Amino acid sequence: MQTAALDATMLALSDPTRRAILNRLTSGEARVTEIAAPFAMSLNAVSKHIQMLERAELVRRRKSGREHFLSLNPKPLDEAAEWIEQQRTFWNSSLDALERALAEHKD
Amino acid sequence: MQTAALDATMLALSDPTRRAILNRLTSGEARVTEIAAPFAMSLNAVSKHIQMLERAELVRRRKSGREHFLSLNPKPLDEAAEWIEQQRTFWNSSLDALERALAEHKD
DNA sequence: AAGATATTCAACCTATTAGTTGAATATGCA
DNA sequence: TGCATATTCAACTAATAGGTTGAATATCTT
Repeated sequence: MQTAALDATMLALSDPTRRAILNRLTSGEARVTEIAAPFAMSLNAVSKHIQMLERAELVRRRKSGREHFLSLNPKPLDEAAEWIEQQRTFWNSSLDALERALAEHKD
Repeated sequence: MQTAALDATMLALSDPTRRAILNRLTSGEARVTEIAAPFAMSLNAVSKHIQMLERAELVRRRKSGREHFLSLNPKPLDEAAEWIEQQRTFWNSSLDALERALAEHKD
């Protein structure tokens, strides 16, 4: 994954409103107004959050008349997961000497 | 994971300099100056990036005299991975009708 | 004590986020 | 046509990010 794409994905995921929007979309596509309803902020604020999610390509937009339907795009999330899993592999394999000794002692 | 902790973790991971620092630390703990060396920015800028990583508790600091040794703390990364994996599970199980039909057709 | 090294703190600048309100645009409906 | 609905655009504010430079603090070395 290009670093800029990962930057945008991680940044999009760093806000609880945006994570809640993604979670909402797991139960299927939804319109902007529907997505905004549960939040204690203006429709415009939610609209901007959606735009950040689009910038990260975590959500896709389909227009039908005046309604815009949003849905999830799993690819950037897959790539974020990949980066994190790669790191976790390294992190686990580079414990310090004491930790390694303890781990070996278990065997 | 508390939302604020996840916020801080994802935000910390949204910057390429900070991801590079984490990557550097997979080969063992390092001092601030050592970490800063490869980057085309001031030591102070790197010091601030390290502070953001500490705020997310992705790195820990151990002081020995005037030197500060940084090391990785895997916990927040584990929790970020957990959130993402949970989402991925839902995302995969909530494909739209067409996609489900296609998936079933494969069986 | 004095000087070098390791690091942070403080102040500043610019760009971006996250929210607001008000206006514009496009579509649907009577 | 005229009005309501769905959504974005534009302008504004306040807070934060990401960088700079210069000064402060703490420690090591001679």
